[in-house]
Amino acid sequence: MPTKPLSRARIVAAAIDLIEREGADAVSMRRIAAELGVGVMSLYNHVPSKDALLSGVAEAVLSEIEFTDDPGAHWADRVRVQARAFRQIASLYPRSTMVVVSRQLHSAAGLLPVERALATLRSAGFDGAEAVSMLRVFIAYIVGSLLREVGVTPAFAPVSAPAVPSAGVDPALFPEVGAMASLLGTCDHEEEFEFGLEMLIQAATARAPGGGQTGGQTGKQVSREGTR
Amino acid sequence: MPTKPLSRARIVAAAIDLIEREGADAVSMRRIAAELGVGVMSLYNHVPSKDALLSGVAEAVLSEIEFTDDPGAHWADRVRVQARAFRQIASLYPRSTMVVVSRQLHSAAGLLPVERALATLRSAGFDGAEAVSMLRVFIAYIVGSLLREVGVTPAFAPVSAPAVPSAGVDPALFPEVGAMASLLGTCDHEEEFEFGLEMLIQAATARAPGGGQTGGQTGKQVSREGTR
DNA sequence: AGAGTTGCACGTACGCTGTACGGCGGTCAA
DNA sequence: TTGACCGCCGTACAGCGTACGTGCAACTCT
Repeated sequence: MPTKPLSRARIVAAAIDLIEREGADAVSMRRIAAELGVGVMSLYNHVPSKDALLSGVAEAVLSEIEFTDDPGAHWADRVRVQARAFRQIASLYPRSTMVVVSRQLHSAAGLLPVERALATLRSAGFDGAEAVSMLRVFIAYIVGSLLREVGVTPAFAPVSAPAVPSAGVDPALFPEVGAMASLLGTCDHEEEFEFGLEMLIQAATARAPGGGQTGGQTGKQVSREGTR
Repeated sequence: MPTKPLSRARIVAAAIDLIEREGADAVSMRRIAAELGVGVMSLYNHVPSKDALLSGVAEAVLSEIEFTDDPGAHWADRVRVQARAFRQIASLYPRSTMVVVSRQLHSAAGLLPVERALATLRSAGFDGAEAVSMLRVFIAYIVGSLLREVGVTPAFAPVSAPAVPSAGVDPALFPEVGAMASLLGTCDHEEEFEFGLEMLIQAATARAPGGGQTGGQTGKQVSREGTR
């Protein structure tokens, strides 16, 4: 038994490991092969292309989401749990998250979260169209948040990294940005994520058939047999 | 007058043009040079690296956002206008949007939208910390939405493209997904975007110092001091 | 047991990439 | 006129993804 027999799973694992250690740019077939101590072309016996390998990475990362869904809980709490589970992979595999997010994956790995989320939203009383739209909104928010956390945030980070947080921008041109430079420069990602999540849940609650009387637990959710 | 003198702007414009025509993967220094009818290395007299060029692309695209901000309008309407302006670039330069979104840019081009947005949120009565948090939420949602529209959506598109919209998934494993396959397969991006935008605005309204008497719904939800 | 088939690992090679380096021609100041 | 400069270019190098052919091991069938 000289070496393990080199399977697709082992290749994907090596790729994830390499991405996390040296970034997605460092990933090349030669590099991965060297990491595994095999020839470059041996990889192609298990993976049809580099693109497919990256899809495999996305799938593997995505499939590690832990869903401890409790169908008996209030739907809002179930949404919270699922959103956080989704976000948790970003902290486990920060650099791979970019790969996951910037990739259209056509596998069933991404379907299970959708299934759970739809069931949850349906249990809140939303009809099909509403549930789908709402799911899309939540996903958009989560993906956008992960993108920021991963560090590849789009528009407003320049204040933090390049320019000095507390200065560096012309206060005459950008008075607001200048005044809040310190706030813009720092960000508690978890707190920020929760903040937006609560906003969305609140908005969803207001749109739920139950209406806006959500003061307490309500406890009146129909919860009609979640699955099947 | 043989040819125009080849400036950074012309190079960036050619890059954008090429991205839109053939996708971001087709972009190479040689390709762009050929497009402009010059030698490859001539580009490096105006652009330090390919990475900087792509940053230039992001900056150029971002700077084309038209902000017709009316400080007299209701803040909610101003938020709507700004969010739509931001989204509009995705329809103008769909494929370049991926470049913009997946790139940390350190220029002032991305600062102006931030300035405008902060001013708007401040005018709604939010203090600095609230305005910044809320801005981040809106940006996360917008970025996530654009990512989906551009076609690189993350998790739940597989239903549409690969599997037949109205079938193809095992209804036993994924009953909800199966039942709503047709809904998941089609998406009116504009309508979807507006839907989430209204959700966020409603949630923001409920958190505004003015209180929640705007929409009529929402009712309680004191939302004391944002974070929990 | 021998023959045939299959599957995996590998080396080589091709066309592509980004870019460091040096040369070449034209314009302008002295 | 001469020298300096600047924009343009060709060459070269290391690295990329992967198409192709070869050889070795194990398994199946007669």
